[in-house]
Amino acid sequence: MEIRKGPGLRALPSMTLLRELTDQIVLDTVFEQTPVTRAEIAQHTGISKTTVSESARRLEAAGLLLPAGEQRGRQGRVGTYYQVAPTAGYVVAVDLNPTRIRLCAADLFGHPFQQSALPPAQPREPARVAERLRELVADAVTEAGSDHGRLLAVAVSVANPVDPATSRVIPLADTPYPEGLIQPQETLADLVEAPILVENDVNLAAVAERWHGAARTTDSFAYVYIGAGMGMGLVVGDQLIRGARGVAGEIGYLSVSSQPAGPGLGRHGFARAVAGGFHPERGQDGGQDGDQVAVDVARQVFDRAARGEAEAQAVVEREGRTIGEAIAAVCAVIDPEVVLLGGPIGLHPALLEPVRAAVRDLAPLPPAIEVGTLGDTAVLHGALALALRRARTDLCARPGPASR
Amino acid sequence: MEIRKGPGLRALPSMTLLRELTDQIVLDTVFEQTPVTRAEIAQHTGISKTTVSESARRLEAAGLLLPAGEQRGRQGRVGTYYQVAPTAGYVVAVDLNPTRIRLCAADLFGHPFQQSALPPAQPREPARVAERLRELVADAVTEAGSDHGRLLAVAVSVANPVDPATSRVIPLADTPYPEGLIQPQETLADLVEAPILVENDVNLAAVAERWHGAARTTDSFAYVYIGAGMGMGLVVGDQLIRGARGVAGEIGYLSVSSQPAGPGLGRHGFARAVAGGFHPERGQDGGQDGDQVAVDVARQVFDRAARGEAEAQAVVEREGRTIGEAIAAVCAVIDPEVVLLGGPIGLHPALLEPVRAAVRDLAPLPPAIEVGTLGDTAVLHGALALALRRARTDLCARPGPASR
DNA sequence: TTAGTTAGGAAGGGGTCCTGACCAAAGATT
DNA sequence: AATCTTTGGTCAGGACCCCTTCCTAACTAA
Repeated sequence: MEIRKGPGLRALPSMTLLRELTDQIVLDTVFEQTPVTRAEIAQHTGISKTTVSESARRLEAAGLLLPAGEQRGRQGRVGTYYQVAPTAGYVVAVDLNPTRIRLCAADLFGHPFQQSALPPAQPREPARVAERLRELVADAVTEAGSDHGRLLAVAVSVANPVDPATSRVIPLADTPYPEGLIQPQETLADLVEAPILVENDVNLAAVAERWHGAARTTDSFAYVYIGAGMGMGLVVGDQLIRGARGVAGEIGYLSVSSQPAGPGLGRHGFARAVAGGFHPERGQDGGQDGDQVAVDVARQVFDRAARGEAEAQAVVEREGRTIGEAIAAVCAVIDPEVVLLGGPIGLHPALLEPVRAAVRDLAPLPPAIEVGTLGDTAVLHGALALALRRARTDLCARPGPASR
Repeated sequence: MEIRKGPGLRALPSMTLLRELTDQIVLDTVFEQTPVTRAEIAQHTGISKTTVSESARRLEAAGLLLPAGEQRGRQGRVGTYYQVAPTAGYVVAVDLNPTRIRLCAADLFGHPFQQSALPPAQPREPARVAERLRELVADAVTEAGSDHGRLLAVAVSVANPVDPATSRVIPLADTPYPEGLIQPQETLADLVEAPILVENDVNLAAVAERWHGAARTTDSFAYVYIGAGMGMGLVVGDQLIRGARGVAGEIGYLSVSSQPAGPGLGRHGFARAVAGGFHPERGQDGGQDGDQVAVDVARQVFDRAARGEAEAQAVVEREGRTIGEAIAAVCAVIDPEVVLLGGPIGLHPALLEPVRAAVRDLAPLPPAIEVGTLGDTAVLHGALALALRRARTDLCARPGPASR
């Protein structure tokens, strides 16, 4: 998963460019296959043995690699295994959502060594939320101490769109959560040296499914989240599509047949259709505490349908078709190889077949439709993946603390 | 505009990589600012003077650069201007569409030096069309002779989707043009050495608008073509989005309010709505010769509306809204910075305001909506741009004929 | 005429990668 | 047990690329 670099930073040809490229490849190889000997790295990458050795020496001197035992059992000289040093650095991922704030610190392999959470601040004001965020991150950093090296990246997940140019959170006019009004980059700026990455939660869930989940084998898919709110994360050619202003994937605005667009009624066509389908009286204007209610109502409908109530079954059928329509629209626009369903409502098994049928019926070239496999940890995993990606690429560009 | 490289071809660090990078940057600079001296290149790129000189020497030896006069009028030593050699190579672009086959040969600056066209073969059979294509390309190559160096790339535009993995044309089941049944790569394989690029016509029109047209200043936009057929070209982060199976941008399948999706009726929702709006009796099943008719009918409606006929004005208004709905759907999915309208129908000025109003009303964050500026030459220009991009990047990787 | 300025080249240094030879040690073979 | 083969790692040498520094030629400005 690449996060596009700005075209401004065009790398000039130079010796250091070459060296960093080599180091990056060697380090990546060690990440991929741990532990590994120099000779294996050379064979796997195609780089000559001597160059690999040289690079490994640099990386060890920089504190990024460590010898890890001996390769025995085969003929010939005993090789020395290498691994990434446990003190090479660590990353922090934060999921900032209306229900709670969750944090996860992990080493560069993505193995978490620390997790914590806080319930939402009371009263729920932006300043309070910001304070809690600071608190949680500060605690994590002090607790990590220097056992894991230095902090290399922080990724924060938010429920709002994020401006891709500035990484600023875009407040939503219609559902102003206090969590959506704080700017993590400003909030944490004086607390951490590392780069602070901010990204939308559904996008991050998509990233997670790409790394560990159901989209491991494809580089072009859409992750459709349907819960109290809805959204979509889009990965095309292994790149996360964020849109010019960060609102790519706002599929709640799609028009669908049961909620056709009309003057003043068109906004949230799809979102209204889904919410209205489950709960005709409410629509989408539930407000903050209504969110859980929306999911609960949907669950009740699913339960009634499972018990055989014809009316509820019809609702499920219709909802599946509505979702299928939205997915078909997405397919007509960007043609993903796979579409994953996620979120408390989207994951419900009763929905899958109706959705598939509708997409089959409507999409030009229907994609595979599957369900996400990561559940509600997807967001945090995605933030972790984002931070990791950044940390790993930064490692070689700026040699570790040992070399300064 | 980048056409994504496969991740398999990961460049290994090496001296030649460095050299090729330098040469590419130098050559690109000469393309950008012709004529230019070595010193200017050095200053502009940040590469040292000696390195630039060395690179220029290589490129001149390879026949890619030529001295072009002297830099006078300022203090100091007289500099020698350099330009790209006229014999460095050339590219060929072909627009293969049901109306005619057009060809354009151009030097590496994109200046055409040869243009030709053939009317469609009669009878219109795939074998005949293929023969005409071969004929046209063969003529172009012989006529180009060696005045322009060797042929470096051929780009062929087709009205069908193209599989991004194999570059094969995907036949359309519902409108089987004979042009859509031939595979340019196979047809031309024994005729040309150069790589043969095949791409969808609307995608290429989008590429053209990015290079020379209305999208010069943005790297994320959608080009919506509405004529007899309809389609969309999508550029995100300066990359052309082709979709997993090449059918990204098939917006004819979008569901819109005036043509809601329903069992067996949902396919071509948007396409049907547009066609049906102008010509209620026909729908979209016009067949081959019906295409021009569809455009003519639309034109008549526009004319009647211009003369003040209320009914026709209402049709235009409704059509604009329908198109706006489709664009809003696109915005909800990928959030382009700009949306360009193109095609004989889409370009009509009477449509612009209704479309804008509808998008303003329906899209989450409405983009700028403009009209394409390249008219019906857009496709050929786009093919040219595609071929040029490929040719220019290949130039340095494989040194010119002089060095073999 | 003289001083300042500029494009290009030459020399030398530092760095990176590669090839091929070499070495030492472990397992395999006899 | 002795020898052979294999193998990871190092060493030496060479090719190549880029950079800094200095130099020169040629032009303009005064």
